Amino acid sequence: MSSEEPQSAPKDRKFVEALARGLELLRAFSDSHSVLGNQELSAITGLPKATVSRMTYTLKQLGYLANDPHSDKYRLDAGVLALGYAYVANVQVSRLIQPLMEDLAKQHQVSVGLTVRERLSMIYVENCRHHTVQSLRVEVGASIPLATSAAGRAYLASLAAHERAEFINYLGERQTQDWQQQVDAIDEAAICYQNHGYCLSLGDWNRTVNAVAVPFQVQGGKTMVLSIGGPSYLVSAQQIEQTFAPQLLHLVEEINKMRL
Amino acid sequence: MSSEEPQSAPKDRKFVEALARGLELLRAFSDSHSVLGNQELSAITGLPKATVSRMTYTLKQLGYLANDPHSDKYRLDAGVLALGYAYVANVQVSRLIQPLMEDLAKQHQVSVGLTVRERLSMIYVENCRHHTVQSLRVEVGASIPLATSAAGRAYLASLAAHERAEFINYLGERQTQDWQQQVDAIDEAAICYQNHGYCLSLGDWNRTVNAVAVPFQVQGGKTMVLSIGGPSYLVSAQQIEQTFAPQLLHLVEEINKMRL
DNA sequence: TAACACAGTTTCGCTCTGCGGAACAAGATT
DNA sequence: AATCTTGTTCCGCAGAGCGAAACTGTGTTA
Repeated sequence: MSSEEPQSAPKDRKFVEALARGLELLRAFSDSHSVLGNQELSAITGLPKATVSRMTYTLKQLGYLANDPHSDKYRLDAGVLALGYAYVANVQVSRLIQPLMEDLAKQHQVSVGLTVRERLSMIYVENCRHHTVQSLRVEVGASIPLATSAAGRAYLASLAAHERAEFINYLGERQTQDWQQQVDAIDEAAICYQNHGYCLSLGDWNRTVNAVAVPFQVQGGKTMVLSIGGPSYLVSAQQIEQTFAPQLLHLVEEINKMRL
Repeated sequence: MSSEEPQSAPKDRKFVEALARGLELLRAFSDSHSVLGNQELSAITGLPKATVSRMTYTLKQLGYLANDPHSDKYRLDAGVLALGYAYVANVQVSRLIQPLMEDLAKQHQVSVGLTVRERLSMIYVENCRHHTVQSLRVEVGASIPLATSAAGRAYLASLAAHERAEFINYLGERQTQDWQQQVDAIDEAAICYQNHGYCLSLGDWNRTVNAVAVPFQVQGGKTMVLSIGGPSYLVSAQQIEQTFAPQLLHLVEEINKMRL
């Protein structure tokens, strides 16, 4: 797994620990943790409060953190946007297939998403949705879980069995309720992928969302995932398999022809 | 200016230099510099190549950089997206006014943008545009210049005169052709803002784009800017002032009523 | 084929940076 | 007034991060 921690002994002299710590501190913020104080940041990151104080001071100076006007805590600042944009602006496949994704989203009341793996999640690089689809308001940058989402299962299914086992092992360390059921679903998805070329998530990630996903590779071996999802009251499981799965497979075929 | 460099003498012991250096290295990447090697990164950041090598090694380990499959260089990885998303997801005013922005964009063939200052640019936090407007394909995270864009001029106009002078000074250090003309335009925009409450950019940022912008403050004193722009062959200067400026002022009035 | 150029990595001695426990400060609470 | 909580600063220390130099690998040139 490419984002693995450096070796713990001996110390990796090429690894810049202070940089890693500062970035981890930024990652403590999320859509559900918008405002954090030094105590909270210390608890989340495990860093001593003096270290946290120096990190927050530095990040504030650089425009990545700002003081929250309502409290003595911090929130992210706009500097982080510049980083994300430079990434999105250069995802070639995204730019090329977005019109096709838009078309699919407009024809049906669905969302069409393009994701890549980031740590133990799938992160949205592009998302096109029908204007009526509001329950799936996920935006570029949002993450969904590897184990329960169609996209995550598709990613895992694309791996060699031993690599998939390694991920399942990591994910299992963060054991949630019904973990074994999730493992079973991941295994089923891998079989479905082998037989049909796609993976499903029917009310697993979000109780009211059905989705199908197909992984594909761009040049250099990077795996991306295309998915279609919609609210289950509009998009039945049967429709997912009979209408959207073939369209997704066709779209991936088009992408593969582009030789990206 | 909140993103100013720390004092050069004596050294600021609270400032974490290694973190700052690593983040600056990430900022070397942009929509026009998608792939960079160590030599290029060394040139852009001014860091010795051994330092660059350690930074790129660390950022790669953490999922913020990846090797480009076509060369021995680097490109940004998806980890940077997670940072930007956590910011966008928590901009309260953005969420509240996006429907109003969408309405405005749909009624006319324009883009309606929400920006904040980030370093010496205005960065898009939200952008809604009519589906026909393709010449202004700027996305969340994209930056536009302070001196020539309506949004930048609106930001500068909202400052006290001495603060504006400080920015002009900084900008002037990066002297471009016709800098004095740009300063004159900034001054004119400040006067326009004083008299009318809005600023203009008519073919200044982009030769074929006319725009109007209005600054406003959210709680805590943060200045944001709303703007409307469109291709000059569709949106005349007269229309900008007679149709869109009043609508923008009205929209800002609505925002001010929300007390954000 | 050997020499050279270039880009990237690694070494290594050094310095000063980043560290974290402790002390301090400020505000809130009891 | 005493105590608690959160955040900042101090300060002595150790080793992290530094950058010049050496090394490595690849491509180019004579």
